[in-house]
Amino acid sequence: MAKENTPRFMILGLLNHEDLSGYEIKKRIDHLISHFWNAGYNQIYPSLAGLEMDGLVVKSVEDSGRGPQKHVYSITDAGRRALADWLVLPEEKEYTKYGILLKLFFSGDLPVEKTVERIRAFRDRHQENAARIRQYKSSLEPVLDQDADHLYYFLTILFGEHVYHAYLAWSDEALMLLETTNEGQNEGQEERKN
Amino acid sequence: MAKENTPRFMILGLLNHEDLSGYEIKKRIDHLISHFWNAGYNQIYPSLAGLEMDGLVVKSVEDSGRGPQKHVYSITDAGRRALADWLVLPEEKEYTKYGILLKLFFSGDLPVEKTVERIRAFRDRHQENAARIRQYKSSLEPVLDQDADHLYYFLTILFGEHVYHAYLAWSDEALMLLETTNEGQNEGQEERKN
DNA sequence: TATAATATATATCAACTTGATATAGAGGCG
DNA sequence: CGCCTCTATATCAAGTTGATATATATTATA
Repeated sequence: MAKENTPRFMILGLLNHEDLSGYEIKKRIDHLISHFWNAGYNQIYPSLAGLEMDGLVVKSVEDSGRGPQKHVYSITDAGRRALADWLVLPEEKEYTKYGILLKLFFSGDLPVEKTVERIRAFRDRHQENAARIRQYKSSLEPVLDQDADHLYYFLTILFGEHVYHAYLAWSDEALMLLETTNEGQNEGQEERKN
Repeated sequence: MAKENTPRFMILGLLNHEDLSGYEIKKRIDHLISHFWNAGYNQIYPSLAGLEMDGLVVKSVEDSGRGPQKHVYSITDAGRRALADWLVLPEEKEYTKYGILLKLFFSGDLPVEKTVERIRAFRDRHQENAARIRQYKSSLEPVLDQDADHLYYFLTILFGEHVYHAYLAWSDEALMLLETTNEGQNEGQEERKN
């Protein structure tokens, strides 16, 4: 991860499509990209300054009406070349961290109910995510052939759909396994799916 | 993430099972935990020092035969309480970053073949991961009822299985979609699944 | 037998990421 | 008029990543 400068290329990718301010870049990232790669102001503003220094973007100051002056950035030809070079690099990695699995791994001494609760909360959270992504998908599907870019956006949504479904399938399987174990140990308990 | 001190609890969780040195902790993490939460020496050694200062672990020095002296750490009663408190905390989050999706998102102007290549490499990599986890699973399945802890370890493996399968299913669907698009644009090209 | 590679073992580094907060003006609401 | 929200730039401490430094002992290669 070190010295890869991913936020820089994320910004170049967005600016390749339209001119934006740091604040607007943050909003684009939150809405479109944060599901698979996030960035905060602390990365955006220094990255913009660095990109400007290297001549990959240029800044123009606008009066925004509200709040402080708006610094709008545009990509340069050098910026487009840098983006193109980065896009064909083969190496890319996944970084995944699952707090629930970490706790589960050490939960051997805990009452089973605690783990059941935890997995249910996980499932509920991702059921919402799955519903949200279903909406994205169905709103994008009709306009898929209108713009070549739509297909690539669609692929990232499709990825989310598969992954959230995997989370849900795992949750159900795990709950089933735990309930079986639980029944074997204390039979009088009435623990049902809600 | 800030001030959560996850590495500390990871270490307590491992020490709750057996006494270990920093080096051995690293190996346990790499083999058992790194699939869903990683930690390096830079986190392990300072964490151990902090845990010792807080009285959650105690150190005893052993002669290792090879290399420098071995500092073996044992969990204390206070450490066990701290671990138990952490284990019942409800909040846990997922942190996922997918470099492939980030590049895909901006790949609208790229030749389709580049994206196809990228997804194939992704699929190949995770086909290996899926195979590896299948081995873990089949070696653990027969001894599931020998130890209560085995079930929890099994659940983390099951999670990996679901997620890798989702990656593979997405890869295949994405490749199909891209090949359909590609054929529509330049028909003479013979690009087949390998 | 020299030497190179590997394994044990502790420790630290620069660069990057996270989550939160500081600062400040404009518009809406009661 | 005060409070909240939105726009907008900017910075912070704490945590994480990936690599490397240091030192010793065993095993493989020449």
